[in-house]
Amino acid sequence: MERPPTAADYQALAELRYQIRKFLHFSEQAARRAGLEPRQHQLLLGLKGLPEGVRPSIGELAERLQIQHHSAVELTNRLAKRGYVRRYGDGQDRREVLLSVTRKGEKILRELSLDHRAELRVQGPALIAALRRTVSMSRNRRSSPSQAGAKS
Amino acid sequence: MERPPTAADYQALAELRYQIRKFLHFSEQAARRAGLEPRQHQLLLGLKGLPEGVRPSIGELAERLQIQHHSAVELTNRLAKRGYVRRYGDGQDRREVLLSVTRKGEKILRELSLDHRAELRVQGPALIAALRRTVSMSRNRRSSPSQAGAKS
DNA sequence: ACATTTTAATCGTATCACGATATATACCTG
DNA sequence: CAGGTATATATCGTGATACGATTAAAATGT
Repeated sequence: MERPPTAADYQALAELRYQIRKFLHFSEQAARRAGLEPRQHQLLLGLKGLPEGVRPSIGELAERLQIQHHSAVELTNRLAKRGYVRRYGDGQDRREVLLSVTRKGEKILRELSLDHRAELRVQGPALIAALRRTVSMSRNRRSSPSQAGAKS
Repeated sequence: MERPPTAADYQALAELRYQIRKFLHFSEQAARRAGLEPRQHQLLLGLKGLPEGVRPSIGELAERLQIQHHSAVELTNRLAKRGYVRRYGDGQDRREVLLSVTRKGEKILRELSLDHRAELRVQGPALIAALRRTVSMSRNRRSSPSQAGAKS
């Protein structure tokens, strides 16, 4: 049916973005303080946090970061040059390039993950609350409580 | 106490970023399809969704977007040049520049907000779930279930 | 009246993402 | 097995964005 958004809808959406930005801004600052650019931290975490059994290829990381594969290549170049990850092939498919986190990468990622764990303990609840408001905003907001509406 | 993160911790953090990226990627695509750059959409939404009684100044928007004020100036320049927002002063404090959304801005923001509302209905629950896992990961994970621990 | 603070704007630079394109390997089809 | 197609990675050029450093103008405090 698609009613136009109310003022409260805009506020809920804006508040969600505000909460997300606060978390991401914390993350960006933490990464830079540690000596990593934000997206490089993201790739490192994506690599280390890959589900069991998933091959750590460039393409897989691109999907996890929701970027084009060539953007993942560029991030990998910067990370490899600075010694946080290593490229290797596993001999099966020689097109495929797999990535591993170096000792140096492990160390910096561990620090950052501890920071994030602590931050999420504080910020997480507000984020969840803002999200919930947008989700319930989406739902049941038909004008009439009668049986009518709900035409998809 | 600060135990090192477990594999499950890394996975939870990575999964959260994946869910956030999926939402943001959707948002970026939707904005570009509509003809706006992602951050320009963010500023527009932040402006329209400002809480009651908050003055829509450049500085306020910068805070809401968690960027430096001069970055907000630049975004505003681009948005104003393309006719989505207007600058105005209110005569009280002549340093302050206030912003308003033009008709054109309203229209595009309305479309985008409908898209986002629909997307959040679908994606919201997974995001909440991922967040919850990171928040509870942060909490109670001491090794001994005895009375000891909990020293802070 | 002068120093300080606040708000916005400008300039130069770096990261990052993208589209277009290239290259190498794998696969498929006849 | 030759040739075409698909897949995985890499390269190049460009544009948006963010930042730090600096400037400008108005407000505030002493």
